[in-house]
Amino acid sequence: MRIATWNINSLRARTGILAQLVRERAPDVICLQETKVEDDLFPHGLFDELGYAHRVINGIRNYHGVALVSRLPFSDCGRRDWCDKVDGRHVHATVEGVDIHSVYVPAGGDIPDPLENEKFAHKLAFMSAKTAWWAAQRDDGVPRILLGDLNVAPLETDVWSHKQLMNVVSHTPIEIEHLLAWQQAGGWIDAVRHLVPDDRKIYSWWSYRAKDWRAADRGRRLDHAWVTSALTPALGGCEIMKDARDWTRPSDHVPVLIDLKL
DNA sequence: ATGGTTGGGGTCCAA
Repeated sequence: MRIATWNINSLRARTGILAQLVRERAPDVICLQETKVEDDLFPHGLFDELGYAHRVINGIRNYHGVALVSRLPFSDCGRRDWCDKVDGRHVHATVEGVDIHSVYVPAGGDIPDPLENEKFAHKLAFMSAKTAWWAAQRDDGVPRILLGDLNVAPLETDVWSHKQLMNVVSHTPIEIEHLLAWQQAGGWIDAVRHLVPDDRKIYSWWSYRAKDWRAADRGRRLDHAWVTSALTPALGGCEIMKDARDWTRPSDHVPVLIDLKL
């Protein structure tokens, strides 16, 4: 089973390159973040045409929004809200016995101080809530995979410059502490780093604001796939589709793909 | 230190 995760930065603005992902990689399951479309306006027809008949969506007007679409049927699915907000950040479905989650962590604003910046406080609270929720499910033996835009680049090799980004939201010590606490509490294994050595720089996001994103290569690895230990032996491969950053009207994030040998 | 770009919905906010 091939699973893709992609912060698509508006589903309706990217129908062409969504079809391109399907043509080029044919994922069985696609987890999307930043769909920017409320549920009543969700483009169901597009996914019917592409062959993704099974869908669970959690979208709001204007911002955020997540979806999980599949060619294979669900045996269960649902959506969850966090931190007393209805802001479209989590959907899940069980496919081929695997519990799959599409998650969008709050970006956190510009100032990395929870006292000065409410958005940063929300980001930390969101990760703490996830930590507690998954700690309760740790060691239940369920094959589980969590994918999405987690908006944190934890390793030094997940950013173009560790020194220059240490005080920049997405790579601050407090965010990394929260992310790793969440990962450890749930018994999660970073699937991409399980397959790619830690000393190799890998990014999934490049800002729109660079004149030449490829030449500057000031990227960050914000998009992740984590698995529980029951799934580690099934990890067959991964790909970060860097070339997608040059597709027509690209998202600033590229798809991350995981292959599971079930 | 600053400003750079994108999308959505409506002339500003979130990323």
